[in-house]
Amino acid sequence: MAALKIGRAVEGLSALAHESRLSIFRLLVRAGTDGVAAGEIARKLDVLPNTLSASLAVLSNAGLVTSRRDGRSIIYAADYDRMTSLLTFLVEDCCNGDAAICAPLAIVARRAACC
Amino acid sequence: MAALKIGRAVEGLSALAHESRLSIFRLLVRAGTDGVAAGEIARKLDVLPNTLSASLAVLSNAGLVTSRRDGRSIIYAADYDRMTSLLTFLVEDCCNGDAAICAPLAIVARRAACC
DNA sequence: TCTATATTTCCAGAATTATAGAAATAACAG
DNA sequence: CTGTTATTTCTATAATTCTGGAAATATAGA
Repeated sequence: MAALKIGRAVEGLSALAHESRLSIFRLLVRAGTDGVAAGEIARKLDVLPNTLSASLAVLSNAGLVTSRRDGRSIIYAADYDRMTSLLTFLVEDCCNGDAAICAPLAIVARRAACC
Repeated sequence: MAALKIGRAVEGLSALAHESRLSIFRLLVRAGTDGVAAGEIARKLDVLPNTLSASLAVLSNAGLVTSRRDGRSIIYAADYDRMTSLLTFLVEDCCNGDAAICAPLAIVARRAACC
């Protein structure tokens, strides 16, 4: 898990700071490494194909999703490594040594470790 | 830690999706619950007072920071609870049961639990 | 009250981002 | 080659956000 530069972190946050793109990303996070075809995302979230394509391009440029072609479809998947880097960037060196503050953050990991 | 609605999550991500605001937030995350006076933030990050004020207003409206007056100064502090909610929102129901993917997310908590 | 410090509010021009229609490209099946 | 499905690219308008100067507000001290 590579450390992010601030510009790259901003890019990631910007990509997620949009209701439709955030929904897409969360759908992919839930879907796992197998990913989901663009068309299926469009159907599930009810977005126009060109709009979806633009959204996926933003997420992809930010490094948050990967894609591969499978026949006529293009399969998108969340990049968990990048997601972890982004979250880590936000909490890095958190709270200056006060355990009582940081402890609740463990909940994030516990929730994430759904499995 | 209350669960976030997507609109509120987008608001938080938008607030952080800006280099100067992200630097301010991370400064406050490191500083702990005591917080930092606006003037000191301006000095440390070298931003104009009016620009800083606008940035702090955005972070505050997004619920990511709190403020209190102390004499002539206004002290800002990170809202760790909200930060945790936002991180949780991103990883919720992650990866559909595949432990190998989610495990690295524990790093986030470990890094956060700096103390 | 007068002055200095700390911070915010107001404002307008500049820059960036979002949206959707239409056309283009890619892959497959007959 | 033709037609169909899947997705992207192009393009222009609309909407939002950023920036910094100037003025306003709040607090404290003499």
